[in-house]
Amino acid sequence: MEVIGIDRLLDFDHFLCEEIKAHKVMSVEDEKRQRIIIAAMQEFIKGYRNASTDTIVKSAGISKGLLFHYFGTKKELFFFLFQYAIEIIGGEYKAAHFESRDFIDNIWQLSLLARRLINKHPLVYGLLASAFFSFQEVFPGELHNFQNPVEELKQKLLERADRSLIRDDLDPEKALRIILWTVDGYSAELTRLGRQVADYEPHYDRIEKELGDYLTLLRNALYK
Amino acid sequence: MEVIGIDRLLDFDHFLCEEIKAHKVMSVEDEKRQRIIIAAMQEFIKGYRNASTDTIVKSAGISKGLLFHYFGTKKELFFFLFQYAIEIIGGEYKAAHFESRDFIDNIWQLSLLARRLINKHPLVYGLLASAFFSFQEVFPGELHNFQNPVEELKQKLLERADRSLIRDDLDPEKALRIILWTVDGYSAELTRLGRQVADYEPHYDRIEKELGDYLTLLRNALYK
Amino acid sequence: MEVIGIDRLLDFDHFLCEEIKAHKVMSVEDEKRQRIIIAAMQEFIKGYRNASTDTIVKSAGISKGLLFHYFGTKKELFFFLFQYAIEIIGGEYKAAHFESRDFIDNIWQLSLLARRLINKHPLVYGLLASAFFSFQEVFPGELHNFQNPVEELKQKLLERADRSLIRDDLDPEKALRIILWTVDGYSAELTRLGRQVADYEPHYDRIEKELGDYLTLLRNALYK
Amino acid sequence: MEVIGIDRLLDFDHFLCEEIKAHKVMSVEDEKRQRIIIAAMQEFIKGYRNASTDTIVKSAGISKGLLFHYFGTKKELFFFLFQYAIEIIGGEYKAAHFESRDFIDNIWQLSLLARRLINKHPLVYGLLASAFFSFQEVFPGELHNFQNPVEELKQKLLERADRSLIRDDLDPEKALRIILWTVDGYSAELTRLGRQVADYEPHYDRIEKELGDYLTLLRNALYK
DNA sequence: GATGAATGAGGGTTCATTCAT
DNA sequence: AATGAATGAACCCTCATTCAT
Repeated sequence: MEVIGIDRLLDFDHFLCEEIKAHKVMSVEDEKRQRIIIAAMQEFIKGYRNASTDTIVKSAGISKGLLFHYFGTKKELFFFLFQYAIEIIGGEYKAAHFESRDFIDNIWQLSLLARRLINKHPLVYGLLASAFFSFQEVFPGELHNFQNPVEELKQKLLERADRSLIRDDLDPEKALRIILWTVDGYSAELTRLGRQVADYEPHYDRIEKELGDYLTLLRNALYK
Repeated sequence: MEVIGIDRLLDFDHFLCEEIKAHKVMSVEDEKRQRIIIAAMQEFIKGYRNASTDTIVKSAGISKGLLFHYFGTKKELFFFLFQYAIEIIGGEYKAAHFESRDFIDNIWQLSLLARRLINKHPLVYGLLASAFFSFQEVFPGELHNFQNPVEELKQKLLERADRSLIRDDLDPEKALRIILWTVDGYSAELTRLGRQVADYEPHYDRIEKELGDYLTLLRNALYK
Repeated sequence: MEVIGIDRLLDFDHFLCEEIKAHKVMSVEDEKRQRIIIAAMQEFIKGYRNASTDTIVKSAGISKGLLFHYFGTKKELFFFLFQYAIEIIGGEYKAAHFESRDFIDNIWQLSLLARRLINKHPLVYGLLASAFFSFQEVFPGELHNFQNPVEELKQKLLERADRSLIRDDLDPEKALRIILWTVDGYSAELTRLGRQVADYEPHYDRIEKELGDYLTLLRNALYK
Repeated sequence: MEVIGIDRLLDFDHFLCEEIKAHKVMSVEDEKRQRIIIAAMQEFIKGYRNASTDTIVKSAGISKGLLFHYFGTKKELFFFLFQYAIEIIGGEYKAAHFESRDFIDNIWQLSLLARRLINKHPLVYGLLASAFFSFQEVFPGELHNFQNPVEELKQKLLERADRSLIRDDLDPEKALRIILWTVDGYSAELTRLGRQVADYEPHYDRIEKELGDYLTLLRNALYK
């Protein structure tokens, strides 16, 4: 799987919904549009308040006026990027098939996929994570318009999970949640680590193996 | 256990380290110092960027100049408050004794304690939580100067945990982590809920029972 | 008398002076030229500063570039419209014949005519009125380039008025001025009213009668 | 009567209502406050939209921040100045006594007074006139909060006028209106003149005499 | 210590005008 | 002729920080 860093963003336009596709900026010539979106995402990763439209236009190499010609307001730009990120990442997740009904299997596949997507779309994925925080801080009450695709998928997997696999003496709902939280906790740990260790790519194999071990443990402990 | 809302903050000065105690503002007359700290904490709970020094001075009833006389910059004020909160809350945690070496017992006690401390020091605890987020956003890379007392204690409990209680066929390190993440995941869920349900105090009992159930499940699944 | 609202503007091109006729925009195909002029007038009625060239081009269905291709600057566009309105309205006034030399008769006829022209050319007349204000505000000192056709006609009627109709004990120049100012004052009152009462068309008859009463009073008081 | 040009504004603070007196800016040291108010008035005479806060602060010799420290928004500044002008000019008018019930006498006195006040407070009077126009354009619907002191006084004089002085064969209401409009028309003419002839002070005597002649004529024509 | 008036760089936004196509 | 993307100076406003008193 390729890494989509700061270029080739537009190879994923097919994931976008009509609303985003119809946006003024989407009719801009590819290279420039990409420059704008990337510059804006990079800036907004700092958080909404920390992001400066001045920096964005400088980094995108366009004029102040043009940015506002496309987006009207800073807020609209942010919302656009957020929706855009949701759809790119959501599209990737939707493209994946989770045939099994074994929750541990699925959650393991999901983890592998998540890690691949973080590598494939570091910028977009980064914005997605950061934007949910910004939203809470700056636009509380407007978050409901946006659906976190990862959480959505987790929820779906949870619902579809085969409860009969769980030991009879354990509450299956709780057992499943524990599996989920274990993965979440492990990921959070990685994120914390990732912030300090700039490049933890070399550790990937070990990390993946370790998560596998956690899931194996849970399977031994919670499954029949 | 008493509730320490917006007064009586100074009853906990004995928790403070020398560095904080030596701070310029600590020599201010008690009542005024408390007003300043409380006002500042209330404001910073909104997040660093959303906090206005103007609001702080108005709400503390002091002049703009005085605030900067004591703290030099907004950042220094924020760092002071953060350290202050860490030491108050850290002091409380340190005052508690965790005699057992059963990790589940300890983590349960820790949860009970956490909930009591949130009630006792709503302001200080609130700032603590919010400040870790602000830090990440506004001063990335300076967080290492601050030790989250809750995490510290968890770490200690983890280290001291009696591994022999864990089923022999399970990796005890991983099992303990799973217990930890389950509690974390449960708490995060509550926080998410708490943001929506303004006042979830009436649900405390149910919540506590539910967490207990999770831990019981884990005991059944992971312990000998 | 027909109402010339937002179409048929060009039926009055014969009123236009050579300068206007020679203007770049006048060689544009009729229908489009009309769209441009009407859109621009509608917008400038709001006042020069409140008028947006963006709105004009959207409402005229032309491109931004084309507008500036024809008019160079917003100011030139405004001047063009102003002159255009002066000539249309001025043409109408000039087409009227004031045979009498009785000033009161003439001023009464003038009032009737004014009201008919306001109905016939609501847009052009509206712009004319609004533009004189805008000028004062935005281009003070350039107003002398434009002659208000109504004032011009009043002046002419004033000059031609038969002084011998005025009572011998009164200064005829002053008496005539008083007649003029009475009509002006009455009209101003109506305008003030008109701003509040959105549609005072139903009151026309009463209004006309009342003005007649004022003029009768003046005739009784000032004439032999 | 002295001329209050661009200094000595504050000699008239006693005319101000409590609301204005309580305004933040009124506690500024006299000389600076005057500089601010004068600079702002001079700028706003151009009209609200044409006025730039940048120009005001430069001309007042203060920083951008300070202006907004006092007034919050451009609009609030404008409203303040408007109210201020109304109260200064209104105060002057209220200080005058109109004992007679002869409308012509009163309106003559009023004209003399108006002319003196225009000379005494050229800036404040100028703003007052200009502000009523700006209001209509920019804040339609908020004008009702402000009472034009001149119109108010005219209305009062009109109401109190002794109708029995008017010729029995004339409608006294209309006759009085004609007197009013004559003065208004004459003043408007002067204003138009004044705009062109920068300094029409040398003509004052002639002007005053001429208005007197108009009123004498009206007395001859309309009174018993 | 204590005040709060004063600063000014930076923020987001608007809009007449230009210019490559 | 015709387009509309692109410009950038100017706009109003904010706010942490300073400093004379």
